[in-house]
Amino acid sequence: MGAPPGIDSNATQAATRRALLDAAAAEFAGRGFHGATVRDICRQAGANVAAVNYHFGDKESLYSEVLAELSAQAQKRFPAEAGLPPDAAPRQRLAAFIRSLLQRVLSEELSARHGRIMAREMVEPTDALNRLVREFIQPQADLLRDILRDLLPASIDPETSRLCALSIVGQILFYAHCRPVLQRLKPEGSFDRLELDRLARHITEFSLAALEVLGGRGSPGAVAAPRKRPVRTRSRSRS
Amino acid sequence: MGAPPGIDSNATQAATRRALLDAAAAEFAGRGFHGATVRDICRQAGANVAAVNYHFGDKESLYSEVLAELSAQAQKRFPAEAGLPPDAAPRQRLAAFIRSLLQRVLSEELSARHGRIMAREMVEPTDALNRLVREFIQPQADLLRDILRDLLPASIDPETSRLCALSIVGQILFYAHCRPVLQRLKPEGSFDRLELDRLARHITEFSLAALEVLGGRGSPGAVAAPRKRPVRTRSRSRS
DNA sequence: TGACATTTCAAACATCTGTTTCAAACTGGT
DNA sequence: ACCAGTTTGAAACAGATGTTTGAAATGTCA
Repeated sequence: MGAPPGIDSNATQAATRRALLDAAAAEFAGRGFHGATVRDICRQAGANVAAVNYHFGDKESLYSEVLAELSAQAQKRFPAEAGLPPDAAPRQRLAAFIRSLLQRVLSEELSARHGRIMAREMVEPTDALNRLVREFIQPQADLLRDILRDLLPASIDPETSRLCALSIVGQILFYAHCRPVLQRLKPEGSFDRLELDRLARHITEFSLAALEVLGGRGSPGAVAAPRKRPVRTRSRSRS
Repeated sequence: MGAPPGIDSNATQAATRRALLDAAAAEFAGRGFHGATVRDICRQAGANVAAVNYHFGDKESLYSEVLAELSAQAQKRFPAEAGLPPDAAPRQRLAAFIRSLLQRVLSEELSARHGRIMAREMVEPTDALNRLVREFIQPQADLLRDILRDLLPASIDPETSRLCALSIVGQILFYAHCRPVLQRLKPEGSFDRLELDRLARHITEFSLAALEVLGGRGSPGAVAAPRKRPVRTRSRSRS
C-alpha cells in the first residue's frame, strides 16, 4: 500500500507534513485518538516513526492540528449559510443550517472524517475539545439561536427556545453518532448525496412543524406560520 | 479508596465476580474499553490482576458481560412502558417511551453508566454491539415504530414514518452523546430529576407537534390530532 | 483431620506504545 | 564543490498493558 520509495522523497521536504496530516486524519477518524498509533500514521504517510515528533512535537499536538484543520475544511466546504441571499427568510436560513451541518458530519466527500472524529471527541473528550467548542461549535450555536429567535415569537420562553435548538441539532448529529447502529438496523442504507438530501428535508420539515405549533402555543398573538414579517437584520448582540 | 483487606476476603469467593463487574462498569463507562485497564479494574475491586482472566477469560468477555448487564438493568429500572394502562393512548405511550429512554441513558441513579457506555459503543463498536442491537435496540425500535403507526395516519409514507422515529430518538440520545459539549456550552446545567423531566416534556411536545403537522399534511383525510380513535390492540405482526 | 478442588496472589512475560537519540542524507546558498 | 541548517532514518528506551504461571491460601466435603 505504501508509496514506492523515491516518489515522496523527491517532493519538497515540507510535503511530509501534509502526508502526516492526511494519514493522521484517516487514522484518527478511523480508530480514535488512542486507537491510532504514530507508527501506523507514519507508515501510511511513508515517513519515519520519528517524523511525528519532529514535525509536530508530539501525538497530541498532531491530533489537535488535524481536528482544527478538519473542522475548518468542513465549515469552508459546507458553510452554514450556503448561497443564501442576505435577506433570506428565517425558514430558508434554518433549512440551510440543517442541510450544511448534516453535510459537514456525513458527507462522504470528506470521507465523513469530520463527523466521525467529532463524534469520538464528544464521547471521549481530549484537551482539544475546549478549543473546538470555542472556535467552531459556539458560533454555530449562536447562529442557530439567532435563526430561532426570528422563527419563534419574541414572547417565547428562552429556555424553550434553547431546547428547540437542541432538538434540531440532536436530530442531525444522531446520524453521525449512531451510524454503526443504524447500519446494523438497516444494512442497505447509505448516506449518499440523495439520501442526505432526503434527511435534510425531513429534519427541516419535522422541526419547522414543531416550531410552528410550539410558537403558536407559547404566545397567543404571535405569528408562527411563515408570513411576511417586518424585515429584521440578523441578530443584534445586546450590549 | 480500596476496601480494607479482610472484608471482601471474608465474603464468599464468588463475590469477587460481582466486585469485578461493578468496578469494570465504572471504569468502562468512564474511560471506554481501551482506556480502562484491567489493573485499575482489579484494584478498584480489591482483587488481584489475574482475577479478570480467571473469572472471565479475558478483558473483552468481561466487557461484553458488563454491557449486557448494564442494558438489562436500565431496561428493567426504566421500562419503556412504565405504569401505562394497557389501553393507553398513543400519545401517552410516546411520552412514556421518550421519558424512559431519556432516563435510561441519563439518569444519575445508574451513574449514567448505561448512556455513557452505549455512546462509546456506538462510536467505537466492538463485537458486543451486534448482540446489543439484537437484544435491546431492535425491540425498542420496533416498539417506537408501532407507537408511531398508531399516531400517524395509515396512509403516510413508511419512509417518512421511519425518519420521524429517528428524529425522536435523535433528540433523546443527543443529550447522552454530546454531554461534554453541552457542559462546556452551559456549564451550570445538570441532569437531575427535575431537568430530566423538563427535557422529556419538551421532546414529547416538540415531537407530537411535528407529528401532528406532518401527519395531517401527509394524507388529507387522516386524523392527526388526538381524538377518540377506534381501539387498536398493539401492533400486529404481518404474517 | 486430611485430601481435593477452587480461588488468590506476586511475579514475570511478551508485546505494544510514544518518544528520544544520533548519525546519515539532503537542501539551498556561496 | 563546500558548508551550515534542515530533515530523515534505524535503533533503542522507558513505560504501560493484557495475559500467563506456579505456588500459596482458602474452602469443601469425606
